[in-house]
Amino acid sequence: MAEIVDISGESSAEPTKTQTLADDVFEQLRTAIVKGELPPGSKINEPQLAAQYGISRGPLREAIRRLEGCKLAEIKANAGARVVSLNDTQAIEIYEIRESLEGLACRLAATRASGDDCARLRALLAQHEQQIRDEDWTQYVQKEGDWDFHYQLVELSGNKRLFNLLCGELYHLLRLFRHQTGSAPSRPEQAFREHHAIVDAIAAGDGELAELLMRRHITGARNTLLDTLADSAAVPSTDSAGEHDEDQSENQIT
Amino acid sequence: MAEIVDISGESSAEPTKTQTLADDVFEQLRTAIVKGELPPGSKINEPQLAAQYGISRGPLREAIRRLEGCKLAEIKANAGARVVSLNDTQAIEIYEIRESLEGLACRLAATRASGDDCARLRALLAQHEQQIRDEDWTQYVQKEGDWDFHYQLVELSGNKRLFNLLCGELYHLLRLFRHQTGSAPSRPEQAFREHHAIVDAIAAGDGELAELLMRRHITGARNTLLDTLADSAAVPSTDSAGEHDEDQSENQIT
DNA sequence: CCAGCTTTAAATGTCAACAATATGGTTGTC
DNA sequence: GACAACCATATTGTTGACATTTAAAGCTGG
Repeated sequence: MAEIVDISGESSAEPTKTQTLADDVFEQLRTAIVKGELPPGSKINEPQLAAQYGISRGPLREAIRRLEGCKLAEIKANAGARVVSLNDTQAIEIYEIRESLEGLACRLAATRASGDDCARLRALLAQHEQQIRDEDWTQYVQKEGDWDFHYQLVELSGNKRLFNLLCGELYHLLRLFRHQTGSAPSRPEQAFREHHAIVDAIAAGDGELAELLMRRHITGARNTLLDTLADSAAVPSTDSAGEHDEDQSENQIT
Repeated sequence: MAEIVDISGESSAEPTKTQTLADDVFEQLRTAIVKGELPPGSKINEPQLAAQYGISRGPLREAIRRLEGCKLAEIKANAGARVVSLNDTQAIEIYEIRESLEGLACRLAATRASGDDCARLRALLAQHEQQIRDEDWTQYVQKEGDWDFHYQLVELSGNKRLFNLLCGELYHLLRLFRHQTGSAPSRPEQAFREHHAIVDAIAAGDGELAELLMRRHITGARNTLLDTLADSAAVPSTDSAGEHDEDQSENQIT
C-alpha cells in the first residue's frame, strides 16, 4: 500500500546485471550521505572506507569522484574529500533553482500530460490523503509523500535532463540539508491543497498557471524552512552561520 | 582589447599551485571535448589517452568520472566511456532548462545588481558593439561575445550554484552541440538589442521584466537553432536524427 | 560462401605497492 | 611559558601489474 517511487536517480529497469564495484560503493555512499549516516562535513577517509566496504582504494576513489559530480562531496587536492555541508545561504540558492526548475516542469507537464497521467497524479494525492487520515498529518510532507508527488510531476514534464537534475542532484541535497538541520517543513494541509491546485492546472492544460502555482508552493516551503532556521539560530548565542568549521564530526555511523 | 571572461568554470584566483594530475587531464579533456577535438560519440580509449598525456590509467579514470559528472561523457560498465553526443531532443531539453535558469538569474540580478554592476554590463555591450563594427556582425553571437554577456549576467545573480550549473555544465554542453552540428545562431542585431533591453530592466530593478526578456531571448535563440537544424536535416535523405551510431569517429585530433 | 563456434587480442575493472604531501606531536631554543 | 623547527605518522596521489570481460579475428563445417 506504500507505492514508493524509485528515488535512486537511475531508471529502475532490471537489477543491472553486472555493476562495477565503484558503482555499488557509489550508491551505498550516496544513500549513506543522504540518510545522514555520513554526517555533513565529515571527512571521507579512503583507507578506512575501503576496508569497510572490502574493496581497494581505486574503485573507492572513482566513487568519490562521482559523489563530487552529484555535489554531495567536496574534494581538495592533497587534503581528501569531505561530505558537503550546506549553510543557509547555499540552501536558499538551491531552493531558488528548484523553484525555477519545478516551475518549468509544471509548465511542460501541462502541455504534455495526458488524461491518464493526471488521473495517476490525483490517485497519488488521494492515496496520500488516505495515508494522512490514518496516520499523522505531519508525516505527509516530512516523509516521502511530498517527494513522491514532485518526482512524478517532474517525470511528467518529459524532459529527462530536467528529471536527472532535480531528482538526481537537487533533491538529494535538500534531503541532506533537512537531515543536517533536523528541520521538518510541516505545513501539510497547505501543501496538500497546493498540490491539488497544481494538478488541476496541469489537467486544464494551463501551463502558466501551473508554473505560477508551483513557484508559490516552493517559495512557501522555502520560507517555512527559513523561519524554522531563524528560530533555531536564535537560541544559540554564537557560531550559527559560520563557515567551514574544521573537524565537525570525524566519526560517522554513530 | 579583448577582455575575454574566464570560461573555465573555476574561479581564476591564483594559478592553483599544486593541481593533481587528474585535475589537469580533466581540464584538458574538457576543453578538447568542447572544442570538438574529441568528436561527440567517439570512444575514450584509456590506454591510448593515458599514453598521450603521459600519465597512468588511474588518474585518467578519475578525470573521466569527473567528465561524466559534467555530463560530457557517458560511461557504461565494462564497455568504456564515450564523448556525449546530443541529439536534437536533448538540445531542446537543455535550452528549456537554460531558459528557466537564466530567467532566474536575471530576476535575481535585478534585485542585487549595483549601479556599478550595470555600468560594467553596459561597458561590455558597448565593447562588443565596437567589436561588431570593426569586424563582422556574425562574429558577435557566434564567437565568445554572447557567452561573455551571459557569464557576467549569471555571476551578477549572486547565486553561486546557479553559476556553476550554467557556466560549468550547460554552457559547455551547448558549445559542444554547436560544434557538433556546425550551426551558428547568427541573429546578431536582434540579440544585441535584446541584451540591451535586459540590462535596462536589471538597472531599473524590474526583476520580472528582466526574467521575461531573458526567457524570450533564449526562446528566440532556440527557435533559430531549431530552424537551422530543420533545414540541414531536410537535405540528407536518411540517417539524420538517429540514435547512437556506433563508431562515429574513432580517431580524435584530426 | 556463409553461419556459428573457437580462439585471441585488447580494453576495462581491480588490486597492492610506492612516492609525495599534509598533519600532529615532540623537542629544542629563546 | 610560547614559539619555531623538526621528525614521525597517516593519508593522498600515482603507478604498474593482474583478472575479467568484451569485442574482434580466425577457423571449421555445412
